[in-house]
Parts: sequence; C-alpha cells; structure tokens
Amino acid sequence: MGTDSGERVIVRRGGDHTRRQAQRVALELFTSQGYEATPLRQIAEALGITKASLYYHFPSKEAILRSLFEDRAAEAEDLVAWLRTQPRSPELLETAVLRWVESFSADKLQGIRFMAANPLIARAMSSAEGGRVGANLTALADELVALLPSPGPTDGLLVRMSILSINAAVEAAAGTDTDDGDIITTAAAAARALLRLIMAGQDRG
Amino acid sequence: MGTDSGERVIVRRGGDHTRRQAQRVALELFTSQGYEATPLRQIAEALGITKASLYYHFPSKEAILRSLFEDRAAEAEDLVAWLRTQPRSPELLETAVLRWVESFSADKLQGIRFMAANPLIARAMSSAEGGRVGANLTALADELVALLPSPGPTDGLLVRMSILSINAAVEAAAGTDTDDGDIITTAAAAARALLRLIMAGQDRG
DNA sequence: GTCTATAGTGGGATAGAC
DNA sequence: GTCTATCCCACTATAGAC
Repeated sequence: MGTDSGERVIVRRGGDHTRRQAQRVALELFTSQGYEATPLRQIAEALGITKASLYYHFPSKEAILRSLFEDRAAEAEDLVAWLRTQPRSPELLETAVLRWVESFSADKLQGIRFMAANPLIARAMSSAEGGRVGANLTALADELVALLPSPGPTDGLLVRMSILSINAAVEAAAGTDTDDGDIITTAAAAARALLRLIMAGQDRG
Repeated sequence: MGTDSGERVIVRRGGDHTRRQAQRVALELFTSQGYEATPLRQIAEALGITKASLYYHFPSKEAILRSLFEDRAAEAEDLVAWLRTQPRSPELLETAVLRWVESFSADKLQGIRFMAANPLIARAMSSAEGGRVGANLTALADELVALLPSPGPTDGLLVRMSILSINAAVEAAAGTDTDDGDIITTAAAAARALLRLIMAGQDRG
C-alpha cells in the first residue's frame, strides 16, 4: 500500500477521478444494501455511466470490493506496525485499543459501517491468502493479549470485543439518528469499561 | 398437510420433518455464507432432495428466511411482554438486559450467529411493516432507557450496546474456537460492565 | 412429496465501435 | 473513457408427471 511518504504531492485527480468516484459510491451502496445485493448497474447509474464503462476502471466486481477493503486494512496494519515499535507493557494494551477506537474520525466511520454491514465478506477478506491483509484485527488482538501478565481463557475474547467496540457502537446506532461523534466517544468509553474488566481479572489471576 | 383420516396418533413428525430439516440447514448456510450467497440448490442438496421439492415446503426463498427470523423475533417479544408486567424501577434495566443475554443457551446461539452474519437483512426484517416482528430490540431498548431517572444522550446507545453484547461477543469470537459457554458468560460480563457505565453517568447527571 | 424439464429473469463480463 | 450490443450463466420459480 502507499508506503511512500509524499503520496504524489497534489493534483492526482483527472487521472482516476471516475475510479475514485466509483469507490465512493460502491462503499455507500455496499454499506446500505450489502455487496451481493448491489448490482454493478446501480453503481454505474449513480455515476452517470454504463455498466460496461465501469469495467474500464475495474476488472471485476470483486476488484472493487477488494480495493475498498485494502484501504481499511491498511489502518490495522499501521497500528500493528506501531505496536511493534513500543516497549512491551500491560499499559500498552489500553493505549493501543483506545488509539484504534479513537482513530476513527467521523469520515472514517463509513469504513466501519461497511465492515459491520458485510461481516462475512470482511471475515473472508481478512483471512484471504492473497497476502495483503495479513495484519488483521485478530492478529492485533493476539499481540495485545500477549501483553497481559496472566491471560485467562476469555481474555482474548474480551480484548477482541474491546477492539470491536467501535463496530458494536456503529451497529447499535444503526437505524437511529445518533451523532457520529457520540458513537465514537461511546465506543471509547465502552472499550475502557471492557479493559477495566480484563484488568480486574488479572488481579485475581 | 391434511390428508388424514385416522392413524397418526402420536407420531407427528413426518408431517413437517423435511420442512424442519430445511430450516435447520438454511439457518446453517445463511449463517456461514449469507442469505444472498446461498442458492436454494445448495439447501436442497444438503437435504438430499431437489430444488423443486423445496418449493413444496416453502413458497419462496424469502419465505424460508422469514420463517427463521420469526422464530428469533418471538424471543424478543416475550421479553418485552414480560417487561411490561414488572414494576418499573432502574434496577429493572439490569435485570432485563441480563435476562436477555443469559437466555441464550448454547443451542440458541446459532440464532444470534445468523443475525450477526446478516445484519442488513436482520434490520430490514425488524422494520418490516408486515406486522409480526414489531417488538424488536430497538423497541426493547427504548423501554429500558425510559427506566433511567435522568437519561443522557448517549445512554440509549449504551443500553443498545449492552443488549447487543451477546451479538458483539459472537462476532468477536468468529473465526476462533471459543467455547459457546465462554461466549455467553463473557457477553454477560460485558453487558454488566456497560450497565455500570450507564449507572455511573446517572450519578453525575 | 419428490421428480425432470423448463421458463423467465437478472447479473457479471466481453467485443468492438466511437 | 464511454458507449451499444451481446454472451453466458446461475438463480428463482413453475409445470406437470409419477
């Protein structure tokens, strides 16, 4: 993914403007209707072009899906990479989880909504052997559980739940008119509550 | 179903045995692959019959889906009905949420997995005007928030999250070999932690 | 209650002109 | 880069025999 730092300075558009628009529209439709339930025709129509024209920009429907997913996976990869640079300590667990949850500014929440709306696809993509998305959230959770002094059998589950609290909050807010900022702060509060639960267990362990 | 005329005495099965089997198989496949991604042919094959035979038992694919969903929705309805018989108090919030979360014995978890795997469909069915599934979880959450002495803007979200903690736990456990019992007890612990969060906010409010 | 055969539809994908 | 036209296939659903 874009590991070069400059990201090509400025005017990137024109070259792939339609392609980016297609990704934006696809993300919306896949989120509101689901991937399988969204025909390419609908994406094309929203762009004002035909189905066939879409194939100039993407070789297949699945390629659109993958392009979306890889954008999101990059964020998890970045966090895992950062984790590896940090000194290992139990406190790092809380720091990492909150860093993850709070990294979602309102515009990035759309990515979480997409994942939450297509859980089976998100799972399949995470475990795809294609390479790319190796550093998924499960890997992150494993790294974090290993930080605990005496990890119990359900601690892995709790850590995963705390990481996924942003997903849970988005899912719980679906269908309501909850403010995006409220979703994020509530998810962070929930994550902290779960982490306290884990730490309390460590004391007893 | 009614070609009787005696002789049937006890053995009620056989009457809708295939139908029930179809529901069982459909629940499994819809959960592991998703509703849209599962062709009727696959369900039929798993039963050892043909696609056409399936149409003897269900008028459409959607009818299979609905039959599954209505079974699950009945549980939420029961809890809401029970809620209405209880004296109103803030303590009822915790009682109700835990009653819900812990009502999932291991065999019922499959229903939650189905919902978790098909969130868009679950949402669409919940808000379907067809009548039946009126008492969904959102309605339950609203009843519960109303029990709080001074409900804040994010309390509704937190209550929904605590109800959905069983879903969150199932989702977090997906892809791992977590024991079903551990999932339920962890979900209950998480629900309690979120409820404590809500109650702490009430003190300050 | 299950079968074979088939209708009918819609979607992903391609060919080739402009 | 976008179009029209088309292919191919898989799926839902139906018809009618046994």
